[in-house]
Amino acid sequence: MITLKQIQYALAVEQTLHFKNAAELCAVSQSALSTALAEMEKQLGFQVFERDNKKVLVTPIGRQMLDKARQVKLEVEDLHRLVDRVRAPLSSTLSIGMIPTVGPYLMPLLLPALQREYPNLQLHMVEEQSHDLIAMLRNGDLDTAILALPYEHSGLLAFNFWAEDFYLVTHVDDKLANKPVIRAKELEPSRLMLLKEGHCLKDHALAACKLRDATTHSLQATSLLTLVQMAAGKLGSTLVPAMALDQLVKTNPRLVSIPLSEPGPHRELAFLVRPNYPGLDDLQLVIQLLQQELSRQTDA
Amino acid sequence: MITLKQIQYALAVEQTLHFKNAAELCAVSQSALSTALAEMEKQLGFQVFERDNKKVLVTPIGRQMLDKARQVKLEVEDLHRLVDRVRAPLSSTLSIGMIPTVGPYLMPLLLPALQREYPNLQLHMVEEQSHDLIAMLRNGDLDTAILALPYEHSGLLAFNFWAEDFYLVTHVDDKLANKPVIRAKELEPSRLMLLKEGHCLKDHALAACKLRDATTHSLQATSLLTLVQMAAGKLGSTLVPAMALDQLVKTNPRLVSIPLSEPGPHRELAFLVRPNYPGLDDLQLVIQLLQQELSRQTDA
DNA sequence: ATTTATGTTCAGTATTATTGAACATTGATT
DNA sequence: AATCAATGTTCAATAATACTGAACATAAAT
Repeated sequence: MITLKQIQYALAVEQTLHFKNAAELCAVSQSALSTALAEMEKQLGFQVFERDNKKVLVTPIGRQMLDKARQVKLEVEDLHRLVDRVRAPLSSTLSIGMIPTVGPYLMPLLLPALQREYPNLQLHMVEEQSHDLIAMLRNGDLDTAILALPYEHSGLLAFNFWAEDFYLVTHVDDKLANKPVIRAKELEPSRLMLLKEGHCLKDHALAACKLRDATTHSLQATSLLTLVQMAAGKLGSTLVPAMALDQLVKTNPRLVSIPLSEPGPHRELAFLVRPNYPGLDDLQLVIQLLQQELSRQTDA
Repeated sequence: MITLKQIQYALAVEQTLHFKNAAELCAVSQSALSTALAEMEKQLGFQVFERDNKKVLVTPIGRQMLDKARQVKLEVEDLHRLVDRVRAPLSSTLSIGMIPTVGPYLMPLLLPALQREYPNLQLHMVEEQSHDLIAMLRNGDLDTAILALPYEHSGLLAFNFWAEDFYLVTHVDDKLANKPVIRAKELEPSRLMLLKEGHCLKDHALAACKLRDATTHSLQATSLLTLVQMAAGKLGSTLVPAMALDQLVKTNPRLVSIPLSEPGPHRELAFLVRPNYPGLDDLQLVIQLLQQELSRQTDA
């Protein structure tokens, strides 16, 4: 197999038609270049250059070979340009997974910020439940995923970046609606509506209230939005994480949110990654950016 | 600068997603491949593969790099295919020069034969006087040239391939027309028409007849065809090399050709080449082919 | 005849690539 | 929990390759 070095040397000779100058161009001794080209021609099976002490000519056959060799060199230069471009932080592709109780509230923060800071970044976003996200992560289908902890994630690294508490969301006409805070034992479990099985938010909510599943409302919704709409319809109350309040509750005058006064934080958000994931530096940048955006939102 | 070996190894891992199998594919030890790729990644400045003991993943950034690397590899394979094709004898380009008193008579023989035997050959034909041909040859503008010897050609190799004699061509009404052969001293120099200065045929004709330039007809034609047409018009006679008789004389009933009975051969045709010309083997093939064609014509 | 410019060859050295063995790690099996 | 099997990494020794500088060969120019 021909080497790029041989090609480089040959093209230098083609350009200069002079072994000594070509060698200088390649920053090697003239004898090194001479030997390398002799070896190359031996491998090729024909002479690329016809040379004597006074002149260097490109053979007709050598012309064809050099034309192709130049194409090879251009491709290699392309490759190096690509490498340079792609080596910048977050300049390639990033696949992020999120659980559904986080996606709709973080994406509007994260997407514009990333686009602004790293315009070359190609983002892939996926919304799945914790279990599926972890499988995809282990399988290499995702670079990282945002989950709510605690959640079994052995073999993966967790970078906690945010902690938040739950709020009881209920109709303004609810008898609890005027309380400044609310304790778990003040809740009527049978009126408490939670997400269906598989959503970690349900488990975290139950844990925060020290309740067992069987005691709560039998409704099994698939999104916080559904739950909140039910509450607005006076069908019960529900628990909502802080980051969702703005979108789900503040816009609806028939609803109130009351801090759940139980030891917290009620859930911790973390980026999970494979321990060998090579883009940890990039991930740190993403985390930093997301924390900034979250803080700004909370301040406002 | 990345090497083709690194690219080869990386593409093998991309294909197999398995270092051991990839190493086998490349016919090296697994550790060699591992080290080479580690070094490559160090040079690139990022990881192309994310790996642990159980799986190998291509990083997003690595995917882009490998896509480009594959393009490089394809170009290199193209190059090798070209080399294979072009290594066959006479499969590239050949530039041949000829003197004008040879071109019109050898080309119709040589061209079809070369096209038939070496259909991939790209032929470039040039018709110039000896002096110019030799300059072009020395300058590398021609691969070889057909000249009539003797002619000064120091520093160049000559491959004689044909010898021939001159014939007196004159009108059938000429008083010499019925002679079976003719001696130089029987010629009337003042009626002898020759080519203009610079054509070696003139010098060879004068030499064969042991004449000096000044004694001959003052006409200075630029082609044998002109001379022969003049003879057909009874304006004089001329000397024509054997290979031209068929085309110039046999077709005209008003002309006769009479062997010049002087010690010969009157001119020798030879291929000239630079001593370093790398296609000497090819040239031998051309010479062989041309001799075959010439013999066949002479026999017929 | 000498000088100058050029490509080649060669011996010695430096660099790089490769190997095989010893490790380290992890998932599966017992 | 202990063992095994599979895998990628590291390391020391070796092999292969590339490079240098000097000597050489050649030919044109002075």
